Amino acid sequence: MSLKHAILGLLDRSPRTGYEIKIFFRDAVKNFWSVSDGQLYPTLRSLAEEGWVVKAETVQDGGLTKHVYAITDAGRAAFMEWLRTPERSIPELKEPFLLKLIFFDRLSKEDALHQIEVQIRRTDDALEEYREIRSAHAGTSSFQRTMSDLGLIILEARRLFLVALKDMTARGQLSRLEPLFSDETIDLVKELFLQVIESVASWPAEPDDELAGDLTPRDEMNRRLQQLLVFTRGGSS
Amino acid sequence: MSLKHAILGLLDRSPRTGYEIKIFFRDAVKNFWSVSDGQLYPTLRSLAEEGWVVKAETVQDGGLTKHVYAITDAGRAAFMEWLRTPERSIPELKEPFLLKLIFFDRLSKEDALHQIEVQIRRTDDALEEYREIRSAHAGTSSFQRTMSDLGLIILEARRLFLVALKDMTARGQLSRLEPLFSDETIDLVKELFLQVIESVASWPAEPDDELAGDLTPRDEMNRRLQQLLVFTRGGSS
DNA sequence: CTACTCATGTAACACGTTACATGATTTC
DNA sequence: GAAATCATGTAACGTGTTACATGAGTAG
Repeated sequence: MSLKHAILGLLDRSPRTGYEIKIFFRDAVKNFWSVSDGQLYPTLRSLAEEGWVVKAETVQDGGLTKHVYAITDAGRAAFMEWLRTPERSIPELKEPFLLKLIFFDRLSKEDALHQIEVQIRRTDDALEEYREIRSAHAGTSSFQRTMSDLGLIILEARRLFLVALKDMTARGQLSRLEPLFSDETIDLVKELFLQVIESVASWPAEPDDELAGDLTPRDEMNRRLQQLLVFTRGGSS
Repeated sequence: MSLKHAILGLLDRSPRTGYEIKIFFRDAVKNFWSVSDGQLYPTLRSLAEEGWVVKAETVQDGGLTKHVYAITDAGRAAFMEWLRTPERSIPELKEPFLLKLIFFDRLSKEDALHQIEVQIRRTDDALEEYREIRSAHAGTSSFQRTMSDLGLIILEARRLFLVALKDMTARGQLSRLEPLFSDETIDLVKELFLQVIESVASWPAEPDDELAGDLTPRDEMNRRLQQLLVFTRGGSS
C-alpha cells in the first residue's frame, strides 16, 4: 500500500501529527494524491497496530489534543524496502470522461461540444493550480518539485487532445476515417520532445556559476525553440 | 458509477453476454479501463436487480451456458441521463511512482536511475500497445478511436518528463534550484501544440474527395513541422 | 456571535482486486 | 492428453469516499 509507506517516509523526516500529515497531502501533493480524513486516521491506527509507528506524545495545547506520531525501526525498514522496490506498472487512463466518450455518437453535436468544453475548462483550472505549485516551489530543489513539471506537460498534452477533438466534432469530421493526429504528427511531436531532451542533456555536467551571465544551454534551447515558432508562424500559408 | 452505465451503453447497442462485455473491456478499452471477472458479474447482477437489464436468454450452446443480457427502458433512461451529464472533474495524477519520487533523495543515484529506467521501459511498452490499437482501428471512425490519440500524446509527454528526469538525476543537477523545464520551455511546447491545433482547425469544413491527391492542410502542417525539425537540427551549436 | 481553522476520529458504503471454484470446448 | 479459451460466478480482502460526530481556538 503506497499511502502507508508515504506516511512512513514523512515520519522518517520528522515526527508529526495526523493533522500535519493531512496538510502535507492537501497542499504539497495537491493534484497528485489527495487523502481524506476518513482514510488518514484509520491508516495511522493501522500503522501503529503493525508496529511501524508509535504515538510518541499527546500534547494538550490549550485544550486541543494533539497526537504526535514517530516512526519505529521496523517502520523505517518497511519504508526503505518499499522505496527501493521499482514500480513495475504504469496506471491506466481510467477517466470517466473517456468511458463516456465511447458513446458520444449518441449525443447531439451541441451536447458533445459542451461536454468537451467543460473538460477543457477543468484542464485549464488544473494547469493554473500546477503553475501555482511551480511558483510556490521556485528556488527550491527536489525530486518532489519536478512532479509539477510532469503535471504541466501532461495537462498541456491533454489540452491539445481536447481542443483538437472539439474542433473535429464541431466540423463533424470524425467520420472522415482519419485519426485526430496523423502518425506523422505524432512522430514529429515526438521528435520535438527529443530535441528538448537533447538540450537538457547538453547542459554542462559541472555547474559553472562564473558563466551565469552568459547564454546557458537552456537559454540556447529556448532561443532555438523561439526562432522555430517565428519560422512556422511566418511560413503560414 | 461509470462502469454500470458503460455496460448499459454496450447493451443499448445490442444484447450480449457477460463474456462478450468482458472481451470488450479486455480488447477495445485496453489500457483505459480494465474490468475483472470479480467485478463484472456482480455488476451485471446488480444491474438486473435495479431493473436496468434483463437476462433475455439462456442458451445451452453445446453444454456451455450463456446468459444474454438486454437493456430495459429504465436502463436506457439511466444510460442517457448519465451520458448527458458532463464530467465536472479531471482525475489526479495518482501514480504510486510519483509518491515514491518524493523520497528519491533517500536513494543512491544508481537505485534512482534504475527505477526511472524501469518507468521509461513501461512507458515504451504502453506506447507500443497504443500504436497497435491505432493500427487495429485504422480506417474506422468514432469518438472511441480518438482515445488512442490521447494515449499516445500523454505517454509521449510522460516519456519526455522521465528522460529529462533521468538525465538531471544522472548529472546530479536536481540541486541546481531550477525546474526540469523552464517556464519558457513549457510556454514554447504549449505554443507548438497551439500550432498543431491551428493546423487541425484549418482543415476544410467540407471534405473534398476530389482534391485527395493534393496537399491537404494536414500534409501542410506536417511539412511545416518537418522543416522546423531540420531547422533546429541544422541550427545546433 | 458566527464562521472558519485546528484537531481527531467513526460508520456505512462504494469500488475494485485476487484468489478460488466449476466445467465445457477447442487447439496443439 | 495437455493447455488454452469459452463461460460463469463467489468470498475475502484492500482501498477510498461521504457523512457524521465532537470540541476547542481564533478572526471578523
